[in-house]
Amino acid sequence: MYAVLPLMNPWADDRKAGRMTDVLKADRRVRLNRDRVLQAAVSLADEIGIDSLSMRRLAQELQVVPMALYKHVSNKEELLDGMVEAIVAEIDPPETGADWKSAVRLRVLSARRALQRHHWARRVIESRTTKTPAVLAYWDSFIGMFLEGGFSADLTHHAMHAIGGRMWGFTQELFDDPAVHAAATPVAMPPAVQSEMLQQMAELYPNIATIAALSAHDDASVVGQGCDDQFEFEFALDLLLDGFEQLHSGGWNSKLGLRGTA
Amino acid sequence: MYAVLPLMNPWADDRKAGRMTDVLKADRRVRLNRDRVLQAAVSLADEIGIDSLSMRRLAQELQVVPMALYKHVSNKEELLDGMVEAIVAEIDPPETGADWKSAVRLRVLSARRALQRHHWARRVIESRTTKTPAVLAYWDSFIGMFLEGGFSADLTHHAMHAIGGRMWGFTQELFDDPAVHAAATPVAMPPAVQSEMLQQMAELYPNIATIAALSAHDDASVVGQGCDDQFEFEFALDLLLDGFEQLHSGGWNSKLGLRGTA
DNA sequence: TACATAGGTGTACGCCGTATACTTCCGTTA
DNA sequence: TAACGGAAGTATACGGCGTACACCTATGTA
Repeated sequence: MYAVLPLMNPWADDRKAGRMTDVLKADRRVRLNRDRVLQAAVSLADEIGIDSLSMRRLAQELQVVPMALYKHVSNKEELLDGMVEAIVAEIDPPETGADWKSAVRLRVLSARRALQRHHWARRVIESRTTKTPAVLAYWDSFIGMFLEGGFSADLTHHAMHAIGGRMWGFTQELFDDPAVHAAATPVAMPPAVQSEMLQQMAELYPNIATIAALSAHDDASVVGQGCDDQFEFEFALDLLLDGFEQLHSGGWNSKLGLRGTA
Repeated sequence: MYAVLPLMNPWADDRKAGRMTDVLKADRRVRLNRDRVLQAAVSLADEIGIDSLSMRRLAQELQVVPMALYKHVSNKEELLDGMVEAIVAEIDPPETGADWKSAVRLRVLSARRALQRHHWARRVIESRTTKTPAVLAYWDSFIGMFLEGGFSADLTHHAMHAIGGRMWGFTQELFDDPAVHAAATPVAMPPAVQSEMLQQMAELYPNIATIAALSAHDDASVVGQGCDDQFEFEFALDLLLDGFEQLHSGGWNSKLGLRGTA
């Protein structure tokens, strides 16, 4: 079923081609590592669909016994997290020297392309609860585009939610949990550790920290309660409805493109 | 493990409480039916999460052997389809006599509420490929709100996609497949049958038919190719970006609400 | 050359969806 | 009122899944 000779050439026939030691040296299979596992998982999911991607099937693809994978990812959840990170890495970095609007536009379209290359990506992203460093870094740099364009932290915050709905799905609770990118330790942390983590987070993701500070400060309610989802949702919804209205009363049609009215 | 006496009172202790025939009559468990199964599935998913919802767990909840469920839904996929239909049924019907904008607004917010009551709903909806009648009927009546508000079929079409992104997730391919709500017959249909289905579809969902006819006619490309996803995506994206721009240059902040500028 | 340790293996367990074949229930009709 | 036929529920079994645990093997360093 699986390779008979561990760590050896999987093309078993080749074993006939020389003395054992030769074969051992020449044909030894490249060792696995986390990146090879993730990369293989991504392209296998592209091929056979995310529902058919199992640890066993992936192992087979890598010509390895299923349990071998667990030396590189601790379980399937972490595999999926890693696959998401791999996709985020495909998104282009922000255009330098462009105005905020075209910078944001280009970046969103790049993200969309990445998500379209892997049609399972959206569903997986939405199923993830832990935010990994790569995702946080992406959001941080995204926020930076607005801030550098002169947006207030306030408007940036809501714009991020509105855009986020387009890219990731329903309103995200990005800023809800301060312990956001720790490996979700089940034990409660002492306050000292917590504040140190916040400190560290602010260094790594300064723009996220800016936004988070604002919304924690803004509503005088319980600290760390996060955003008002309903507000965020209606904000984006009403932008769209107002847009429809303008187009409608301007007699817009799709041959004009969106610049047909103004 | 499962009920010892088939079709009998699951509270096994009660069996001591009388002659067998009495018990048989008095305590017989209500028979299952499709609705009871779906309803139980929805609230069980609410309780334990969609990932923990299995046919076996659901059967246990209904005090029945797992295979009993298969008399009412043909497999788990169909169960999930049914759960989606149950949620769509929770969305309020359109407000009568209101202008298009507030009608659409209220309806979207009602849909959002339904989706929020069942936090697993979005993910399940996105995983579904077959469009069920209840979903089609919902979309049809939704389209009707725009058309009755005087919108062109063209603008309605794009508005639906833009709103759809907010409600269901990434751009949907609603109009792609003419055989859309048939049980996805794997065998190719003779053209006569196909056109009859189209006819039937136009009667059941006249508004969808209106929109579909437009986009099939609009781009002179292959019939039935569906919408230009990229266009739909950029349409909604640019509406948002234009909105951000207006708010930004108007010095908007969130205490103003969206009417702070205009 | 020996050894610690990281990488890979084999086996086993308890879940999962569901095919098949069966028993039991119950409304209809004689 | 008895018998019958279809619908509802059951019993058993199979192959696939994620992964715990114990083990073996390869490899870089002392």
